[in-house]
Amino acid sequence: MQGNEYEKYRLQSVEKSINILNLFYDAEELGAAEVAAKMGMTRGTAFRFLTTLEMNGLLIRTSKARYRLGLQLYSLGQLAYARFSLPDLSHPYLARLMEATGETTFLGISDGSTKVIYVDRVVSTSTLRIDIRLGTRITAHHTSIGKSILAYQSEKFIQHYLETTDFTPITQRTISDATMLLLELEQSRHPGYSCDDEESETGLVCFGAPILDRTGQSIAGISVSGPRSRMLENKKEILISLQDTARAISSKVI
Amino acid sequence: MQGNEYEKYRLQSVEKSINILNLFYDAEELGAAEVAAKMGMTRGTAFRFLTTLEMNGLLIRTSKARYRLGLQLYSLGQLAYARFSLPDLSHPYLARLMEATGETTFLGISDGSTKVIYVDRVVSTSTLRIDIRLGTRITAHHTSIGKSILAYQSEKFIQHYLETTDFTPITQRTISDATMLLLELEQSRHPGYSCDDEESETGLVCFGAPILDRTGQSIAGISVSGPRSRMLENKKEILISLQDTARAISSKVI
DNA sequence: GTCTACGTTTCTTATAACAAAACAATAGCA
DNA sequence: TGCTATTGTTTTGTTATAAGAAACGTAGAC
Repeated sequence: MQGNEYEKYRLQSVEKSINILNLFYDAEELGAAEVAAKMGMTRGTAFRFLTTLEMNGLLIRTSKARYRLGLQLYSLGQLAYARFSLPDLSHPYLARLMEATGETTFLGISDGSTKVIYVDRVVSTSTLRIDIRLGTRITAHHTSIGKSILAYQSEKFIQHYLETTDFTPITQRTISDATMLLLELEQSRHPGYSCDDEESETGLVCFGAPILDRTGQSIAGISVSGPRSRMLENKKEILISLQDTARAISSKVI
Repeated sequence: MQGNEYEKYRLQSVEKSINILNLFYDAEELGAAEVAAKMGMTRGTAFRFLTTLEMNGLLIRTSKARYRLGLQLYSLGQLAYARFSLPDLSHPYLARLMEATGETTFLGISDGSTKVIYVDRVVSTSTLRIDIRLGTRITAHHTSIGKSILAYQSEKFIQHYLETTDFTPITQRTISDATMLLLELEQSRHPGYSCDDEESETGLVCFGAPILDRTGQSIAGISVSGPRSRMLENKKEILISLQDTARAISSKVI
């Protein structure tokens, strides 16, 4: 069910409420007028959504009729995470990969849309090191994990991705159109790893590899991330460890 | 806005969708028929909710048309948590309190309903120690943190609590009616600490104290939890450290 | 093979949700 | 201090929509 046939099942107000929650990715606090503007609603309507979400703990109201994400979301999120076994399973591998490479290692999964969510990480012990807050969502093609996941998705999914994704570049090297991305995915499949060379942040280089289920579909990806100089210097060894680790985790996936 | 006047603002389908998510506290996986039964809907209606929630990443669909919590919730939850500054602020205090007492220490907040959410913890280094998964929600009056928070809430809130809470006992010593709870709250206010003596789990004793904002309202609570023997043996020292810590955190609250 | 339970789909209509608009409260500024 | 602009809150009528009923498809149990 991708995009089209689903339309007939969508409960619009439920979807709007989720979209309102998602507005908080870009804003710490919002009031009814702002939500109304961003959602294309009247203030009255936005007010009802906010009130309903607040009464159920998904938002909290600060002093002056402004809203923030509520801790009910934290509670549900922790539960979702605890029941998602992949991180448990792969953490020891990530830790070993960090030790082998000396660089920070990540586990990311696709949230089904066009983003990748970072769900586990083992931070490098180097003074100069990379770190990203767990739970962070990043547009897939900006990251090596995202590219590795995309590379092993169905043609249909990739098509959908190309149609719905914003290709605004965020650094000078960011992939900025569909052709470029398709080429890059092709290049990820062939050697079995993907690369983010300063495409998400200047100075940052990541190598990624997919976690595949037994059907060969990608369900997640891992990456090694570090400063450009070190990453390129040790590229060969990092790639070997990375791919070994990805295969080892994949083989454990149910 | 407590309970009554709010009725006129509730968006019913939004609220239903949240209630469906909350069903997953008690079940790891649910299908449309189960959701329909628990929610008093038809299967067709439940199916629409599930589909909508799935398409937005709040649920994921497992092989055979059954659903689990999705990692989109994890992502939002981590964001909610990261922006909630109380844990940052109080973590060093919790750590010191653990060192002083040797027992696991917790920070819990009220989610606005009748539950307490555990948002931070420093685990004891003893062999016999207590641990609870972060994000866990427990009915307030089953816990020392909950009692401490309730004790410093408005009369109206407590009344609402008594009306909406289920007093089914979970151990032999659980508070099992309103009179018992009111007495207990009175006893929490007076010495400034609350106690959970095997009321949530046999063998487990917790002492709790409230974090108060400058108006004297409770916004959270901390607790020290350990095996009954040790907790009673060191009661006096634990209570002093606990109350000092609670006051110190309270004084830092904005 | 039959039965049962569940997922999926269509159709229809009661009603929930929304826009519009008025009122209230607040903040900024003269 | 009082005026104005902005935002939050509330009400109302209309319309879009949510959801029941019911049929169909499918899968597993016996």
